[in-house]
Amino acid sequence: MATIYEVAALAGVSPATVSRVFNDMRVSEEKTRAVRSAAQSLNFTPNRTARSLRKQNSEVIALVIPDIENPFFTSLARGVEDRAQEAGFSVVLCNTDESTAKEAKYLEIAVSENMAGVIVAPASDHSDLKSVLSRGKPIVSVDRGTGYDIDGVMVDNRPAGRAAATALFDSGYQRVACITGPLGIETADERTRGWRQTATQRGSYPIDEYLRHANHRVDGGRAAMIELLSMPEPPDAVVATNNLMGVGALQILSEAGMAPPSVGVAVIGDLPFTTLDPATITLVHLPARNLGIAAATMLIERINGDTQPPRTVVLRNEISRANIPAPTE
Amino acid sequence: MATIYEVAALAGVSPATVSRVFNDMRVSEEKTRAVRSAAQSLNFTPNRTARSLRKQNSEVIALVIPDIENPFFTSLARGVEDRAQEAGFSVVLCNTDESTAKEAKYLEIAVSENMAGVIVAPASDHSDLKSVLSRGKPIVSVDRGTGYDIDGVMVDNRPAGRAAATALFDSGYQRVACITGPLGIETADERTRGWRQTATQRGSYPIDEYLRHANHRVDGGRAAMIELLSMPEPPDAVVATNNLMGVGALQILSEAGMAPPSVGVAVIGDLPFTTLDPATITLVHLPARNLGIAAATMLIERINGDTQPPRTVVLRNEISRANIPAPTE
DNA sequence: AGGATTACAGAAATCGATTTCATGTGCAAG
DNA sequence: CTTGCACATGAAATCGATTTCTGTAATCCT
Repeated sequence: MATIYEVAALAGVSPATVSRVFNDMRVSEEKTRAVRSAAQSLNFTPNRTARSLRKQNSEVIALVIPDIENPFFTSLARGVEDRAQEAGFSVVLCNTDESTAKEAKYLEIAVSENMAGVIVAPASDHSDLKSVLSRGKPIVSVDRGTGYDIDGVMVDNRPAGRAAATALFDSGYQRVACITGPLGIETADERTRGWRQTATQRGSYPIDEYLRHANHRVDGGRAAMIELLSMPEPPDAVVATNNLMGVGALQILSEAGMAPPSVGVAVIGDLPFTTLDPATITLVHLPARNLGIAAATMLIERINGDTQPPRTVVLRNEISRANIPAPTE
Repeated sequence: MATIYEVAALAGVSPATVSRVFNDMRVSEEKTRAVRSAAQSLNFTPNRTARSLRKQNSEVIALVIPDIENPFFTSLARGVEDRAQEAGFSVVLCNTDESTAKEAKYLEIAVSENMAGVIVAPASDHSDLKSVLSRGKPIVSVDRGTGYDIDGVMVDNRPAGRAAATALFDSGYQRVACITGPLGIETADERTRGWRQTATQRGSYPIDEYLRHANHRVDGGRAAMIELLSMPEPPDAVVATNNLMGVGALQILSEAGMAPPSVGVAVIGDLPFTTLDPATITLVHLPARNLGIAAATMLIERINGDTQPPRTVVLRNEISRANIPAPTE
């Protein structure tokens, strides 16, 4: 592992000059050539740790997400990456598994590794961002809010919940249940609120008995759907507040021979890896990739010195309605 | 951002002593307390960049994968993470988007950031690992081979291809096509070879006309399936050599009203987010998570100083056959 | 009791880059 | 012909930790 000193020695110049060559500062034609060829022959690349220690920053941004196995977050990650690449940054992805402890650890690493900035999809609404904020590191939250006054990129969750429920009622379903995520996760809470608003207006059934909390994964959706089906008066339609729980619910319904439209299903989020007929199911699409792009854009502006007050960007989502009506009873 | 010097000053000791406290070396009870309380009140955490520069390593391992949007790789990533966590390492994930250029860049970063080691699922069979190897950094390849003599964890690809094709012939299908990945990707090539072996034995049709190369993603599977269906004599069954292309093929078949079993489908890989009836489709399960666990285990052994000659571990995969026979013509 | 060992702690060197400061050279302005 | 300034360059300081080296005091052994 060649160092700058060895390159300097071989090229017959001082280390400072080598550094200057690699940082595009003024160095004579002649020495530049000498340095480059020396570096070439020693296979030298600057040690980023040393550089980062001295410059107090790096060209890496951390993306902290709660569930790497969820296509929503991987798609978001792609957005972040694409934008970051353009601007010359690399992205490292940290998976917190919905644990605020792991999250705190990764944030801690991000600052103490002098990363340029952090994009976080918080594990909960009481995530601890102090370690990052107290160092003044640029940070942007995506998807979920934080309780701190920082930049954020969100989707309009409550309207999404309303839209999902409304579509089902419009199709003629009567008892629209809801499978939502754990309490304390803003996106889930807001979408649920949207569902409840609509259900209260349009339904005449004990609404909150048809609400189930699950774990935001496929197995959670399955368990919740099973519970709902075992009710004395089961729902005839269901809203799933995220993609994976939607998959779980659909799996149970398919296995029970009750696939849509015999039971109505609306999912908030996309189902990129299913083979379902889009006409049988209502999807409230979430612009995951754009979320990533927007977050990365804001973060990079901050890294480049933007100091305007924190902003929150809210992205719209788009619904694709099932166009098959509920079976009439 | 408090430094070790400020802590030392506040605690009335030397920086060396502070360092010793934080590295569990012998320090008197009394000074230990002083240091800890000083650190507490200054909100001190050691700067990892400085530490890593001095110690010439870090507790971070890099996981370099070609497609973060593919559930196979995210599942693999989970395996790596779980194992790494246990051993006190953090994992950063780098997405190469199947590009050897991006891959080389991330590998470069990994070494020059003094990471503890690298797990790589190579973007191609001519990936350039020299930057890592020349520094003697521990490295393990997963899923795909590299052409270098290093540790690796693979699945038995050719048998997987054979099993998939065999299952379809056994179900009574006659013309079993194959949708495979780009040339130069070992897993794809080997699985294709397995399919070809079986097809040559059991089929009587111009086999290689029923082979399609696609891009390992859903759209690739779709395009290839469309091509196959437009042949003068379309196949009555198809093997997809990875999960996403399988999804694409299934989507096209569903849209065309030819979903299994009317056309037989075998997929090498898992389909965690589908709602398909497992009885209608043959799956050759790949132990993605175990691949990750095995790779991380080997890497950590190397990091801890294991110097035995490079090993290759081959994991078995398990088939779940469709139990619905082909429609008789 | 005296030499050997051990435990503890500080001073200073070190990791590999960047950056400040100082120096020497050449050229233009006065 | 000076004075002054821009420019290229090297020496040395710096980033924040770890680690070696050294010294002192306490403990152990015969």
